[in-house]
Formats: sequence, C-alpha cells, structure tokens
Amino acid sequence: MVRGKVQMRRIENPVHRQVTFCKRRMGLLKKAKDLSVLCDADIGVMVFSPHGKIYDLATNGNMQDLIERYKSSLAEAQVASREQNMPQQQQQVMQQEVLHLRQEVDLLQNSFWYMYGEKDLNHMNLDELQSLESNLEIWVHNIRSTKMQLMSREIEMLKNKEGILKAANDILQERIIEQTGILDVGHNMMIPQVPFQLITESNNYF
Amino acid sequence: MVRGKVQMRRIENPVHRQVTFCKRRMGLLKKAKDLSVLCDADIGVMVFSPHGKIYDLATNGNMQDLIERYKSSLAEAQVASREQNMPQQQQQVMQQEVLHLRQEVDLLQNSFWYMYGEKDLNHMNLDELQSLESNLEIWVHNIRSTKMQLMSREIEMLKNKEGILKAANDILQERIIEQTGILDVGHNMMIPQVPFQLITESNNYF
DNA sequence: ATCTATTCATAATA
DNA sequence: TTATTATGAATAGAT
Repeated sequence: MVRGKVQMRRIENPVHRQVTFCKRRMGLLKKAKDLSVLCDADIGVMVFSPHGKIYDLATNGNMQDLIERYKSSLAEAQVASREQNMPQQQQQVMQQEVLHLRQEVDLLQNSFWYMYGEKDLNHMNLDELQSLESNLEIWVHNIRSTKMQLMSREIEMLKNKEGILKAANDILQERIIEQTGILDVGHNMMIPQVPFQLITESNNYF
Repeated sequence: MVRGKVQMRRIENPVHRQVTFCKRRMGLLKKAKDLSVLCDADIGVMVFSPHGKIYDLATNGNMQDLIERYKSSLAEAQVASREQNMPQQQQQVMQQEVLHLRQEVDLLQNSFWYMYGEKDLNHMNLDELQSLESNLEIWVHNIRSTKMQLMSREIEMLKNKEGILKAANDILQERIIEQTGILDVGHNMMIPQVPFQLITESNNYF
C-alpha cells in the first residue's frame, strides 16, 4: 500500500530502489508504447541503469532511425534559432555551411553504421574501409574549402577595417592641423578611441 | 471522466488525439524524470509527433551523451554476439579494429557536435574547422593503417593458399604419373576438386 | 511474483 | 493550450 505521497528523491534502500526501478521502468515503456499507438507518434526511450545496463524502446522498431531524425531536427532548430540574431547574408552562408557539413557527416556515419550493421565479417573489410576513406577525403577537402572561405572573408574584413582606420586617421590629422597649426603629428599615426568606435559600429556582428 | 477501459488503438478523432498527445506526452516525460530521480538512472526520451515536431528529455541534461552511450553499448553487444561464431584469434583482431575505429568516430563526432553546440558564432569558425580537419587527418591515417593491415593479411593468406595448391598439384601429378605412366600432364596444372577441398578444410573461416 | 490501499494519470468536457 | 473531475491505471509496501 502506498503510504502518503512518495518523496521525489533517490531511494536510498538499494532493494527498494531496484524493485521500483524494475516496476517503473516497465511502466514507462508501457506508457511510451501507449502514447505511440494512441497518437500515432514515434517514440524512443533509452534507460541507463546505474550499473550500466541499458533498456530501450523504439516504437518504430529502429532506434538508429530515431536518433538520426533527432539529430537532424536538432541541427535544423539551431540553424533556425540563429536566424533572429544574424544579418541575412551571413545567415544564409552559415546555413549553407551547416547543411553542407551535415551532409558530409551523414555520408560518413552511414558508412560507419553500415560497417557495424554487417553481420558477416567477410564483407566488412577492404571495400568498406576504402569507401570510408574516400568519404573522409571528400570531407577533408570540403572542410578546407570552408576554411578558406572563412579566411578570405576575414581578410576582406580586415582590409575593410584598415581602410576605415586610414580614413579616420586622415580626418583626425586634418582636425589636429586645423586646431594646432602643427603640420605633422606622425604619418598615419594610430589614435585608438575614435577609429575603434567607428569600426565596431559598422561591423558589430563580427 | 474516463468511460470504461481505453481502447489501445489510434484515436481517430483528431482533436481528441491532439489533446491526448499533449497530456500523455507530459505524463510520459514526468514518469521518465521520476524514474530517473528515484532510481538514479539516466533516461533519454524522444517523441516525434506525426507532424514532425519533436519533444525530448534527457535526464542528465545531455541527449548527445546518452546517444553516444547507447551506440557504444550497441556496438559492444554486436561485438559480443560475434564471439560465438568466430575463431578466437581473428575475433580479437576484429574487436580491436572495431574499438579503434569507434574511438576515432567518437573523436570526430565530439568535434562536430561541439561545433553545433556552440551558441556564439564568433567562436565557431577557423579554430573549430582547424581542429576538425586535424582529427579527420588522423582518422584517415588510421584507416589507411588498418587497410594496409588487412591487405597484408589477405596477401599472406593468398600466399598460403598458393603454397597448398602447389603442394597438392605436385602430389596429384605424382599419383597420375604412377597410375598412367604418362610423364607430363602439364606443368603445375590446376585440378580443381581435390585441392579446393584441402584448402577450405584448413581455412574455413575465410 | 502477487496483493491492495492509495496516489497518480487522464478522458471527456468546457 | 489549460482547468475540472470522475474514473481507470500505476505502484509502494508487504507477502
């Protein structure tokens, strides 16, 4: 009999804990199955006992499929959440990069999971490794391209900054000349305060 | 009010189905959280609505970690199940290979998920790509090593077969010479039936 | 595992 | 979605 409300904290008695674990675990999996049937949803449940044993349920019969779906949606959600905080052009570029990289990951994961899934070891050797290696090389290549794009963009940005700095310097020099009558305070001398403000205002998403 | 026992089949009325989905989904996640707290277990739940929306819970706060653990245990179970069908020596080699490759996958996936997990775009650029690229190159290198090992083993095996074939051929030639008195039936001529039997008996795990 | 007193979850409804 | 409430379901503690 249940005496009073059950306290929601770890059951210290190990026997009670084990019994409750067994009962509630079954209850949880049943609830998951029920929800799946009643509402036409796919559900995955993974339970890791404190001793490392695993109990799971995938109502569609394939946990890996659910995991893939989960990861895809996660990536999409993150891409979507970025849309609010980014200029549109950059956002598009980043989105493309993410999608591109994710494609590569899928490619690679498929290779690997295929290897795992193979029951017959005789077919899981050279060819699989060969295809895995090819995929990796493609991926490395794509990463290098992405990296180069990012570097180009950064260089572009720095050049831009340099231009703005120089312009600001010129203006300041002229002002100083006007105010003091002194002809030269150093060629393109750096005067931190004003130019740095100018830069952060026009490039604040970097 | 609950009228009679609820039939365990898809609720056809879409409004009822949606309401039930909402309620039971919350109930399921609550049950999962309770079980986790009471019994000190880690639990991951992924619910995919029929319209593609995802609701999830990871009681340790990190679904990716749970997925990794799940996949690891899956791979271990598969490795264990192979132990019954394989000669021990080969089994050990393959197990090592699998573990090795899995380590590499984990390394790589961690890099990638770390990238996805980064909320601040300012830190998800060159450095991340650089480290990913390095990891990939290490992985490619390891795959090449594994590939070479496999190829060496295959070459060894083929040489072995060749030796056995030649020996078998010599024996057969001698027999034929004894029986027919004919001196030459062709130098190292292939006579399929007997040699192939000899080979498969001593190498039947290939 | 099986038994119940109780709490908990939830179907229908608004 | 949320709130209400009559009812069925789950389960804590005991055997």
